Amino acid sequence: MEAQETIKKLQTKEFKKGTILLRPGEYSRYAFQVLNGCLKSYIVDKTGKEYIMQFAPEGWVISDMDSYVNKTPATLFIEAIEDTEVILMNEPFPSFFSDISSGNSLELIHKLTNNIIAANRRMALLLSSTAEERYLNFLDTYPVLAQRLPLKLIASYIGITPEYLSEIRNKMTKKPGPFIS
Amino acid sequence: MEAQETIKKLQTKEFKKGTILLRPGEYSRYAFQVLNGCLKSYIVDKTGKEYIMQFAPEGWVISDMDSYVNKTPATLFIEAIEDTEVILMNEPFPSFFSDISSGNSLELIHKLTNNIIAANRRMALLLSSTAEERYLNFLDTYPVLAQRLPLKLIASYIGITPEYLSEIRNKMTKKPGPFIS
DNA sequence: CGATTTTTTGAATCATATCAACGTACGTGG
DNA sequence: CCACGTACGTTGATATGATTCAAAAAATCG
Repeated sequence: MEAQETIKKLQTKEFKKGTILLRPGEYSRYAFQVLNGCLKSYIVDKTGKEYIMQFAPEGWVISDMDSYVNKTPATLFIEAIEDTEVILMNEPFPSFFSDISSGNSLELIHKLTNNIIAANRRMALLLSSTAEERYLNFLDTYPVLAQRLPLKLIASYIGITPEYLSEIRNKMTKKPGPFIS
Repeated sequence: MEAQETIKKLQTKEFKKGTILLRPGEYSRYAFQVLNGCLKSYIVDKTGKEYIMQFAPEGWVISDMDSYVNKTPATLFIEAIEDTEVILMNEPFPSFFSDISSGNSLELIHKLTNNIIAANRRMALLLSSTAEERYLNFLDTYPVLAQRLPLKLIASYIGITPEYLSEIRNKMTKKPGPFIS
């Protein structure tokens, strides 16, 4: 690496499907920017059930933000659900997102704001909607992921069991929605 | 108002308990910083049920962020649950939070980051916990609000009916937790 | 004090989970 | 290319957490 250079060295890495990149209790050294493939972050409750917090397909960034930013022990798992290539981002937050000194912190602020808005939408959905509504919303919001991910993972993301999602889906094919050619 | 002055004029206002400060469909011109009293933001589903998104007692800021930042129609109600005095903040986001040019955008970034972390905690709780666990978490996280707010509002915040929260509370007094003198 | 709002209680019901069993698809190694 | 093992999806029976509705009791407020 050249001295005096301000060019960031982008460290990339490949993970096989099923690889766990972060576990609860560890100190999260990286945020992961996905180049191709897909990661998920999730928590596991005392009974062993998984709840997916986020999917990160190509272009997305995923991390245990609390652990990463505040240097606290992680509470999330992060795991590859496909063979996945990532950029490891390990500069102190928020420098890797934007160069604060150069005034494009505005861009970061914009991203963070959008993240908050999205989180609030999901919270509202979890608070006020039935399983079926959450599933329909998922299809609507992430049509590509809906194609690509196994039902099981979608169920975990919307907070229901795979069995019940299977039932919902079954019901939907019988009593179909508006037909889109 | 003096020309050339950079001093922000703080516009304050008082609202009686029960006053609605923002309704869905309106364009949110303000974020509200609470000086004393308490506000809530909430959504109402098609059946008329309320789900509280946020409480804002003294010191907190509350808004329909999406509407306020992006100039879209609001989806939230904001309402005074006590007589409440607020600062009306109506400068373009994010200027009122911090003066970007003067380098304390870092402070704003910090606040936004904390907000995201908190939102993620609540999402995890909604996804993975029972009503009782969410109630205990609320007692733990907002002990002061737990004293101050009617049960009904707490129920709405944790996403259950008041009847069921009453039942939970009742059960808890019979089978008490660890005794704190 | 009366009027309104909040909390409690109980019974019936509903949405969703659990468990177990079976069917299907899929990927890998022979 | 087949066969097998493993993961995934479906189905049905039963259980449970939480809602609904109605009504009474308790608290709060003008």
